[in-house]
Amino acid sequence: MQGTEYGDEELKQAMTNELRQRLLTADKEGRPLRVYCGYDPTSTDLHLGHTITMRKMRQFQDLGHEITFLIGSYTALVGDPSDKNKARPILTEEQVAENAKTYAEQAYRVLDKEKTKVRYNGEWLSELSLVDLIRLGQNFTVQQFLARDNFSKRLEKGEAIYLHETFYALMQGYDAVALETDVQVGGTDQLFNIIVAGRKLQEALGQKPLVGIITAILPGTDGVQRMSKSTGNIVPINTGADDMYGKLMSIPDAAMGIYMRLASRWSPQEIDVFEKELASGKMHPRDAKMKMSFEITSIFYGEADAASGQEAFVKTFQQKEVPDEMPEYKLRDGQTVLDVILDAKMASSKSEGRRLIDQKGVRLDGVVLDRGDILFPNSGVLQVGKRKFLRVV
RNA sequence: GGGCGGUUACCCAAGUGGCCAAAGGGGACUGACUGUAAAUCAGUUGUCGGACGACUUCGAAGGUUCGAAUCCUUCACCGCCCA
Repeated sequence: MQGTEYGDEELKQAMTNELRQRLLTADKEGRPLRVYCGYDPTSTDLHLGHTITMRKMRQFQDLGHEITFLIGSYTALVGDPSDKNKARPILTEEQVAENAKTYAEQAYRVLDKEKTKVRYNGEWLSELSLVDLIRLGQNFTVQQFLARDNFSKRLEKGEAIYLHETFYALMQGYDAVALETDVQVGGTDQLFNIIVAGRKLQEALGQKPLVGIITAILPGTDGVQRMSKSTGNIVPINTGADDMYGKLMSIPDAAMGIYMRLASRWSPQEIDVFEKELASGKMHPRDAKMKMSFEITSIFYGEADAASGQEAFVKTFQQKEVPDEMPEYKLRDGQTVLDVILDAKMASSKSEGRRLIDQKGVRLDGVVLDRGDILFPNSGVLQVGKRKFLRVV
């Protein structure tokens, strides 16, 4: 129950007890627990926030339980109202299929490929008839939905709540039924979908209601808002060790605690030690963050790559050296500084490039360039801002 | 179906005829400093030109006006209240 967050002590107790019970009965029946967590393929990349629940599943997996990585191919068509205070744009089937492709592969950075089942909820959701759906709906009242935080808030603010959004909970609840779920893992934003919808439908259809494992939500690199692609504060999984390490170093100091708790493999005791040493001034916040970044990066890339990511970071940002590796660019005749910056996509428009030059953000071999309209002076390392490097030859 | 209100840049949001490329906040970016890409401080944040400047933008299309984000018409979408 580490890293869980129910927001309600009684619920947590109930779930803890039920999990214990369920383990016993499964053991008697001589079968593993069926555990799943669903991910809607709304973009192509998984990020660190997704991995919180994946690592929780990995724990079950390591204990010999049966894990299903459920891709919400069908639910993604609806758009979950849970994690937004407004309705999501609806994706087309093509977009969903495209995104789903990359999901499972990325998930194996955390989950054991050999032991993980991958399912798509379109398998069963597409089979439901209208009557089936209506029958599912008979288990719920409108009041139950209106009591939900995110609906009631939108209602108060006078924002739209679409009818189809209420189907989302039903669909997810039906996933739990279709998978005969013992345990479902999800973030606090899924509390309703898991604890209310899933359990209720299972009971209505003659199954034992699942045990919900509810994890806290990881904030993004801004340290405050939930990590999500649309907020632009994500640490992607498929990004490379250098970048992951660097992105982790950019989180505010204040967010270190929750990152350690949710995304590292450290025990609560170890984290306590960190926090005490930080509070007493015994440990430097930078050093703590470096350890944290190394730890999290190595979960995905292994220690060797994490170490080289750390090295690159120290060189570039602490010692302000140029990194060893950077993209190369072949200079063509007649190109101005601005042309190169634009062509190498180091700025998105000429105006932006000019701005960067005005702000003394463009250097060639360490020397600040103050004009963009001149011919590119000589080959060398072009640096735009702090992080973008280009070897111009 | 009827009445009223809304739609502004990446997001939130101000602006109700010229001083509006459009306040403010968030985010992002740059610089300084530092203990890190943290914190803090300063700046930048439509496009194009070296700059004084030009051009496109305020849901869409038309119109009034010397001049429109602001007024009028039509259309689209949304919310609220009533049925």
